[in-house]
Amino acid sequence: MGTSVKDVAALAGVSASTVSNYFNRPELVGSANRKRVADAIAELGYVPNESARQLRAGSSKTLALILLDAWLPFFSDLSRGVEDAVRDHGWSLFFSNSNRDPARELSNLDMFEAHRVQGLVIVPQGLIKERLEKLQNRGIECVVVGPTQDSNQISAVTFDDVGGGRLAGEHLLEIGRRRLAFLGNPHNVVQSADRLAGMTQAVEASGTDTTVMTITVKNLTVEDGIEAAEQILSMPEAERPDAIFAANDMVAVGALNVFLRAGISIPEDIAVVGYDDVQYARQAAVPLTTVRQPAYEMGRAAGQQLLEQIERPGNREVQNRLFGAHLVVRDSTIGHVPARTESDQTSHAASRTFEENPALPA
Amino acid sequence: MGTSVKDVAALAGVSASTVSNYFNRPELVGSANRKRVADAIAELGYVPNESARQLRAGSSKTLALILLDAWLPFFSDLSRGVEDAVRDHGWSLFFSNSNRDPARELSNLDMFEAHRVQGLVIVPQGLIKERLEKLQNRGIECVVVGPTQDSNQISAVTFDDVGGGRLAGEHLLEIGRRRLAFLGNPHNVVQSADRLAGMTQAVEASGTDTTVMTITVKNLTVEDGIEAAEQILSMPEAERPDAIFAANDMVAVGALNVFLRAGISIPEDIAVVGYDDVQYARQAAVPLTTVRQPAYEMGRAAGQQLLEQIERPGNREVQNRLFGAHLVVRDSTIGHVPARTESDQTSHAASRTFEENPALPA
DNA sequence: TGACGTAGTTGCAACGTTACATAAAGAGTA
DNA sequence: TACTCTTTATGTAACGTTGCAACTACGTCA
Repeated sequence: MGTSVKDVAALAGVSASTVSNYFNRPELVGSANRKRVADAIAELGYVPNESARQLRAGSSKTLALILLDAWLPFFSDLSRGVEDAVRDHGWSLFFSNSNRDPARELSNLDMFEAHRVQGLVIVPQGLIKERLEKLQNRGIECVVVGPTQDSNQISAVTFDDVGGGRLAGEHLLEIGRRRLAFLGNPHNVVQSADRLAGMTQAVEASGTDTTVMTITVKNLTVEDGIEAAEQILSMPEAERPDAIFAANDMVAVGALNVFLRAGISIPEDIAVVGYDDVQYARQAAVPLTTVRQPAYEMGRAAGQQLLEQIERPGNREVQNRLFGAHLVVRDSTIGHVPARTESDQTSHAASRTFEENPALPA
Repeated sequence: MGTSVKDVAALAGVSASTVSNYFNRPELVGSANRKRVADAIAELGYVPNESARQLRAGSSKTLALILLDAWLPFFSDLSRGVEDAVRDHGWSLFFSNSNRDPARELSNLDMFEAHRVQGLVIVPQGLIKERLEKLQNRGIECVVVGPTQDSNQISAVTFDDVGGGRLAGEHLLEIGRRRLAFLGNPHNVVQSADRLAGMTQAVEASGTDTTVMTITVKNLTVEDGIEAAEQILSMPEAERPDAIFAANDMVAVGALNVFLRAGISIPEDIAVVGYDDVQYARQAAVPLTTVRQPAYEMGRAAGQQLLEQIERPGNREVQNRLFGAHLVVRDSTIGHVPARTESDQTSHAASRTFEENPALPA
């Protein structure tokens, strides 16, 4: 059954300590024994028991990532970022998703605490500030991606959602739209509320006579976008919005497809703006204007922040890394892209880019 | 730092054994002590050290899932199926993805072996038959999803890809198409080869004068579908196919969007058939006819199979569960759905369903 | 020659948990 | 009273690993 260090030692004709040294301080092992141990390991197919090592060492190079909805493209990109950031430094990463279920989120936290991971990145669902602070006090470092949970003890990677909403609003106003609709769940999700607030700010600042209606969707899936679009189509034509701003690209794509099938011209009749700039935005039937949220980079930043915290214990310096919003203009708001601007590309300022022929791969 | 069973025991005024019994054989603990222990646990926020338990017990209720491409919708559905199957029985599940990189696949296997998981479900990339058989001999049960790796030692959950390809081919022939194109990577991936083989069989059986061309795509992403479609558009009009069969829905959706933007009518000019029937197929700009592969159910089946193997050790009965193909007809091949048929719904026969107004949510 | 240094090797204890054997305290019975 | 039986509690050893102190062997140098 379990081949252990002793079996390897016996076969190689050395002591268990030497086998351990072979792994942990190879410079202490003479070349003859080094070879013998290597051969024995290969012959037995020995793989060290991580539990025992962890028990002895008190810790292991293991981190965890808890996502809201692993199957949304945004989170896939995010997780790749985290993974890449920590893999380079030799850490193992365990995934899990809370499936937007607060109970599951807590049980995943328990599981990872039982496994004594050294740190975790979490995209939180519930209000778990206390739980996370307790974890940190027990030596499990945490980094939150998303709203900061009002803790001054936990590092976070956040995005300027108000700025993103404002960019979207300004853009729609600029192309002459005056009946705006927001598709999201601003009552339950802080991010949605911020995006809506940003758009509303833009409207107020414009001094124009512009209305903003809100259509509540549940989960930010394509399905929800379809439902919302049908709700819009069922309105008398005079009351329909001339532009929608969706809380993410999935909702936007769903709505877009319904509009197209109903014979509505995009963007002439209804302009559509999404959020996130996931792959599907660029690849939609009408390429989507959207607020770019750099999921991969945010994941990388979270992973790096986590490693920094782990590697300097005692240093309780809380970082709060803010990513800036950036608008990517495509055909769903400006049918024929008019001109190109060299825009501000720094990630900390709200900015804008035009993409021509965006359906083509780069 | 680490609160242990001893701290709890000290606070509760009992021995460490009693605390252990509290968790593992509560019927042995008297009600007075039971309460005292419970209080102490709550006060200290004690969470048992899984590594130590695992070291002592020799195993833990932990399983692993290794995916090819966690961010493809098909795999998301699959993983939810596995997760649901094992969660009900109290098992923890660790995810990881190999990102279609054979080296990463192997390193993930090492990691899970080091953590002494009791079993794993894997969607394999490389030819890792030997590695998996070795794992089984060391007591880590394996279930493969996908081609059986020609092992008579490892259980598998497979799908009738030849049958799926045949269904697609028959359907396209039936609606009068005679210039078929297959979009996939049949040279590298067994599944793609089988799907193409199935379509070719259908063509040969039909006795019609029908051509089948193959356009090779790399990774089965939307991006690859876009590239392939552009390749088709660059062909002289007379040489273009009048139908395409894509190796998965992502490729089909990418191609579909390019065609639409180029002013090509779907399905009049080019009929499109996808594979998998993921969410996006139904939600595409033109809802997609596709071969349904029940990802969620296949994941569940794999999870259940794994649990069965673990729970009856010694029983080396290898199961090979085959899922049957099923065609879902939507607008991308028949613009106006003509009729409804009550078709064979069993999962083990190739069959067909018509969906009317498929863009609407159920 | 003896003291010292260095490279290589090893025995031992400990990490936190749990299964098992054993003990203690009543409770019931003859 | 002496015994058995039951219920509840505890001491001990072991799981596989590794850091440390201790030890050996072999040079080197005064």
